[in-house]
Amino acid sequence: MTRIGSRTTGRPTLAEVARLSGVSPITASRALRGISTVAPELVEKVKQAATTLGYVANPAARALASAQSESIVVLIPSLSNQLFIETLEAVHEVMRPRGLEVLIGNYHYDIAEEENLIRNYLAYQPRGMLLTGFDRSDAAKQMLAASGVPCVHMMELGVQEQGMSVGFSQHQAGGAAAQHLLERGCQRLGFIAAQLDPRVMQRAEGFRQALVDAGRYASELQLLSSQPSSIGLGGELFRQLLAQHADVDGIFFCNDDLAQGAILEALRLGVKVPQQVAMVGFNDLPASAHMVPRLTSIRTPRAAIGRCAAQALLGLLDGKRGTVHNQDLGFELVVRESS
Amino acid sequence: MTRIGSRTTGRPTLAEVARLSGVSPITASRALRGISTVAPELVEKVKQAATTLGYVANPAARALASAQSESIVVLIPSLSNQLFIETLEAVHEVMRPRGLEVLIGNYHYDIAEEENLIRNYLAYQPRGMLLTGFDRSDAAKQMLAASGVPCVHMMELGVQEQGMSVGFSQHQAGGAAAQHLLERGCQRLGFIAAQLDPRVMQRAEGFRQALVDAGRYASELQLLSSQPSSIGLGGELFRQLLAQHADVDGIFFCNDDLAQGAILEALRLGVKVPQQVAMVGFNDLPASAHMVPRLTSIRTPRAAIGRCAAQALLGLLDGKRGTVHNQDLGFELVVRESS
DNA sequence: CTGAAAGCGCTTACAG
DNA sequence: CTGAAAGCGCTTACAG
Repeated sequence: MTRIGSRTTGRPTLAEVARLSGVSPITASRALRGISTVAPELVEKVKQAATTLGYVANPAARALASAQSESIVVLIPSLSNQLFIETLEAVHEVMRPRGLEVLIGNYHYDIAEEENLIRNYLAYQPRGMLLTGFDRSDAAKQMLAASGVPCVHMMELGVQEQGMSVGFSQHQAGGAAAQHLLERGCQRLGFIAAQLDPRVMQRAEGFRQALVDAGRYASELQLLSSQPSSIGLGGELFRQLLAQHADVDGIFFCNDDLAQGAILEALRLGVKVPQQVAMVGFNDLPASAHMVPRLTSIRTPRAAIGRCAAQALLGLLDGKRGTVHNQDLGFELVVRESS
Repeated sequence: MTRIGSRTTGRPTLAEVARLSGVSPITASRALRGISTVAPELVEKVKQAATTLGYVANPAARALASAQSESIVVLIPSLSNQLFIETLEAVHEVMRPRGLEVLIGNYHYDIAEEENLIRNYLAYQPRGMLLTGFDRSDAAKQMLAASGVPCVHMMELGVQEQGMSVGFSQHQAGGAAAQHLLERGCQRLGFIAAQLDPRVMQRAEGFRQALVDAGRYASELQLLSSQPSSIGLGGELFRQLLAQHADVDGIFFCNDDLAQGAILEALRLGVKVPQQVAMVGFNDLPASAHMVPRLTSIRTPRAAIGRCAAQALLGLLDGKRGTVHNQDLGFELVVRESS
């Protein structure tokens, strides 16, 4: 059973399928790949032989011969944010039916790690790549460009020269949160953020700008932590902001887990939400609708982003260049009880 | 830039590295793979040439020549349960430094989908496989056995004939939850479960048996739903159980998200936890410690399971057969405020 | 519409 | 300790 030292896999090969169906290996190959130049009756024969033998093509041989694998690579900064899981699942749903393997690379919000992943995955000769945002090392960008592998960027919206992208305006989303809290009559508006990745900072800037425009920006109410975002941290930061600025009456959180932690901490502290402090989260994660009070949040189209980015990439592979270069999928303010 | 129709990748090859360092390709190959028969000075030369050229080995060629890839496959039933994410991350941490690529297959709790994944991934000639539990189709088991690919099972504990496993006793964990609630003086003990995968059912059975032994088993208080587990469903099922059996005074939830939903729903309903109903969750997910009241839960060693299973698999690959065949990593009852 | 030849970029198996 | 030859299982490029 252990094939140590063996050169063969023991699995049926194309040659065997060809022999069984009485055609040449090349015809068998074409038949199995659905290349239309093969006579229908031969296709039938070959397919049947393949089934009989339990033939599954060797991806390594295929990749070596064609200088292309049947895989696409998705690079995401984190697996612990439910957000990206939903994006990944959507990508899978588009790619799997097309017979494309999805290789997942998690770079833990580390630019250097992303660069390494790109170097390694490029060796696999993927058909295409799905990247998160635009913020990466120059070396990474050069490798990608030199490889000629088609890329689509997810989550943020870029400009033409940055390549294709599918996402929404993080900046506008931050502005929408501010607008909503202002309309609710909040005077002293705070912002609590963690992780501080590029998209968080874009939301922060959108929030800030809207407050500046309204003459309500207060820098002392902006609480930024570079730690990973979590429920526990959200509670801590909320307590901290409240201790230092008891007059804060509205807070935008850069991610729902922070807001969930804050809302639970408020419950413990006896702080009334939204009467004393209104709260708005971001992403509308599954738990948010069930908080006490139910959390107002900005719903982001992460599944749609995964789906559309995958389809855009397939479009590139099929040679249909650039239908829409920067696809804006928008966002939605979901008003619940916390604001 | 577009290499459509080209046979080559445009990337540097082993032959070029060999030429630059003045050795044969085979020596270059050995030097780069760290095979000790190569003279140290040659190794140095070759490595330098590789760096100069930016050489990265072509995995497809390597896999084809050696009939083995540098990858291992991990099959998990779900990505939306945080549990498996932590296991995956731990597997990565062990495999990446060894240069092994981790292919992730999510079969969405679907036995047929798992069988397909196994068929497809076996074609990649993985070095080994990490599987979740023991419950799979006969065809899948046969393919695995026929392939000779080393496997380690995660999460559950098996018996010798089932192969290696790393996990804990799901049955005992269910029993421990029951024991704890009994010690707290609960009389009418309920069980709320969803998803109903094999491990959930083992916990259910452990819980049931402990209650039977204590003379406190009440079948009408067992609420099982085959829907996916979620916070929302937890709230619903809790309300339902309470409406039908107002005297329930202790509940074990098969997963923390259900318990979190119930604890939030209790807050809304004005049901005192633990005074009126004590609650115990399972897995101790990150949010649980922050609930109001803080949730008692059974902490499961999912990261350790990933790490140890990965190490056990590496042990198999290195030929160190079966140190421990069934590794029990235990679990821990974390008592907080909800019980 | 079909096929014989060559080759993708490595490693194995065998010599020396 | 090093290397020439062969081959892994496919597909490309070229004929016919």
